Amino acid sequence: MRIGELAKLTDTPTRLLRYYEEQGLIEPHRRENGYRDYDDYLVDRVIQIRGLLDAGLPTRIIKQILPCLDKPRTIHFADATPEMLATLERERDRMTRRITCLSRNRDAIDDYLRTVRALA
Amino acid sequence: MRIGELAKLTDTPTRLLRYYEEQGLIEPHRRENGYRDYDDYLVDRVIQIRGLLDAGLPTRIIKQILPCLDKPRTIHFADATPEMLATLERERDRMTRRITCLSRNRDAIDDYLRTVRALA
DNA sequence: TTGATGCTTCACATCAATGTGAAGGTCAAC
DNA sequence: GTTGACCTTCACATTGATGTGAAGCATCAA
Repeated sequence: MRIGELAKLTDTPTRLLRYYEEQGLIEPHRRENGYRDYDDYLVDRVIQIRGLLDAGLPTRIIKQILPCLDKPRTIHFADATPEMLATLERERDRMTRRITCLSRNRDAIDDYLRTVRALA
Repeated sequence: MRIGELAKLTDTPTRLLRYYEEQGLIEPHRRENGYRDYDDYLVDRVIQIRGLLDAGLPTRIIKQILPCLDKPRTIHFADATPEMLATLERERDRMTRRITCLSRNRDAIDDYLRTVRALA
């Protein structure tokens, strides 16, 4: 599909789709006229990217973790340098801390809402 | 305590502590000489703020949710306008989505690390 | 064939969160 | 009484994720 359709399906400005490409997060093919051509699987990938960005991860880190989230893992063993593994471990732990922080605060907001609603 | 001590305890540059104040997230008292004076409870609060920032929440939103996370809730019922409640609900749901996204990807990274390690 | 729409690249603008440094006031200790 | 550590405000710079617009080519429908 072309960039416009992907933009609609993922609710993402074309500007950002080009930006993600520039950051090395996605690699669309090119048609003869230069137009970008996106595979279907990129719909999910873009949604995933935006979720991670929204959760505070920078594109630099997202780029590193994306390859190991693909289904056929074997291809990516070449990337499994010790430094890469250390980075992944660090990011995994950081994500865990984020989850903990978000959960705690989310629950507190939820409690507050419940309390207020109970008095209404 | 003064800003330097708070900076040490929270591992946060003084520049940022002043920035959080400017954004209305914390309100230290002032001494006669103009120095900022922070209550002890602000240590936890700053850590909490930084956790939320790291998880992708902007200061604008953090400012809105902080009041309802305090223990003595009753004080803040005045803030409980319908718009405020709607905002809180929206943010709570957004946080839930973030948690889901982070968990899924964290688990995928973890699986990857396990797989790689199992072959070592 | 013309006009609308969509694509391309390039480039400047914005916003939030930070970094950094200047110029100066406070205060404790030596 | 001066040095050094800490504080103040002001202000400009940077970075990452975006918004926005210009100038030009491609595609397609009327």
